[in-house]
Amino acid sequence: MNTFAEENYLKAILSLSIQGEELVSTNSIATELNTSAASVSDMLKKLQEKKLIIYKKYKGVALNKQGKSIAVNILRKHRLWETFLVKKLDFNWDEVHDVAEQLEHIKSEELIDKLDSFLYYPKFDPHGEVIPTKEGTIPQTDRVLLSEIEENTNGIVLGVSLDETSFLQYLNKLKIEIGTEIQIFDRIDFDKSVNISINNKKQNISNEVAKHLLIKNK
Amino acid sequence: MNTFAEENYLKAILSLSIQGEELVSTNSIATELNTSAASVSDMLKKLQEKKLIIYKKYKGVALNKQGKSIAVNILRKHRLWETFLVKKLDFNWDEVHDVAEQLEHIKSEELIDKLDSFLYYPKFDPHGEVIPTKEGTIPQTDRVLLSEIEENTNGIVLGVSLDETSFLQYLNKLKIEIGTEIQIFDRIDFDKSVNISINNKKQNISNEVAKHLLIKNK
DNA sequence: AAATAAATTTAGATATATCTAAAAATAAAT
DNA sequence: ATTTATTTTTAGATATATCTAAATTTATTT
Repeated sequence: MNTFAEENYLKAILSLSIQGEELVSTNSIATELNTSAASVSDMLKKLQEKKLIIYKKYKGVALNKQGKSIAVNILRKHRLWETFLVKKLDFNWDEVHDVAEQLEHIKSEELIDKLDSFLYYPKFDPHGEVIPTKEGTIPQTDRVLLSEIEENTNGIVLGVSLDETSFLQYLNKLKIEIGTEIQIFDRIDFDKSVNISINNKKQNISNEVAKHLLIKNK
Repeated sequence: MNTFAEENYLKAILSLSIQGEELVSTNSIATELNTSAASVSDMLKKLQEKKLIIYKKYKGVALNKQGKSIAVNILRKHRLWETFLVKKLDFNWDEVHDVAEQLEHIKSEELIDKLDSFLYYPKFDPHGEVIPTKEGTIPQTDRVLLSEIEENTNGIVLGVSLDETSFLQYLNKLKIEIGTEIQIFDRIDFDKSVNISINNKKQNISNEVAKHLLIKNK
């Protein structure tokens, strides 16, 4: 059985891997978890002893099979709990992250099975993110980040890849939610911001925001 | 904010107080929490520094106002979660304790408010135990323990005061559940066991079991 | 290629929560 | 009222998870 701290490290490594780092650096984990690089080094040593990661000093870290399985399972629990909080308890999608961060560490496979069933086996969480299966796979979807989308196309917002209150509240302000149709015009070279329109209203979206918007090309 | 361990100590002290110890002893806490008396002494010192208990060395401990408020709130959360697990997720009443022990430590007042509403503000948990109010009071009910009930009377099982799998499974075997009507005949002096009948079937109930059965006198 | 900068690890501390063994205080028995 | 037994506390260790500061390794510049 793993501690909360260990689980959070595994989850952070998974998250950074998905975001593109094949070899995850100590510093990026420290940033992700709001802790010091020294603490990360300490923990990586421990996770290696527990045979959950592949870690080469000064080089970086990756999850091994068992570590990935644990991390994906926590992600599954996190997203199922978020779904529960929004669908059943009437939380807003921008309020659920912190509570789900706690709930994801509850240990009971039966609990998650029953929760999954209670929610009618949802495939996506309230942010549009795919929910990993019980078997530990993350179903792939054909989404593109707004920051990387082709210019002069249309699309639908399928989800967000960041679960931070300030970000989600900003989206509310922009009137961007899951299912919103958008037209993409062009990308500015200088700051990589994107010009789009929502309901015929033109807007400029910063790269920082565009990086976390998942779009389905129409 | 308190740690899980601190919360568990406060809960244990509350539980033992309710069971009748006005001054709770170090040893009884150790037994309740399956730990050593030394650990309990250590923790009591800490809880006193945090001003959550009234502790006199070698004499015993009691909750002060703030400590009681925290402990009652954990009890409320525990019982609400158990209700959720049984009513919504189809757990059996003898399966929910361990998961609720984890869930009770989740920190979010809003979560509990919404859970309470989602469950239609239940007054009793699946074991028949009263759920403390949001304001921190434990509503009193006119129940008597089977171990202390008057002889030659009738009663209804209102609940149990112990949430242990082996105990609840034994009750299932005895066909005792909440709402079961029983006739009480007499109590044996020697072992304090009680002779009762359920559906006209005579049975002898040990004091150990009778101590945890809450009965409403008819 | 040497010097500088950045990233990472180690060393040494601190805080929490636990333990065993020994000491001290209280309760029970003779 | 002593002695004995029980309960409780303290002392000293261990394990987890964190930190700051110093040392080391790797990357980047000049």
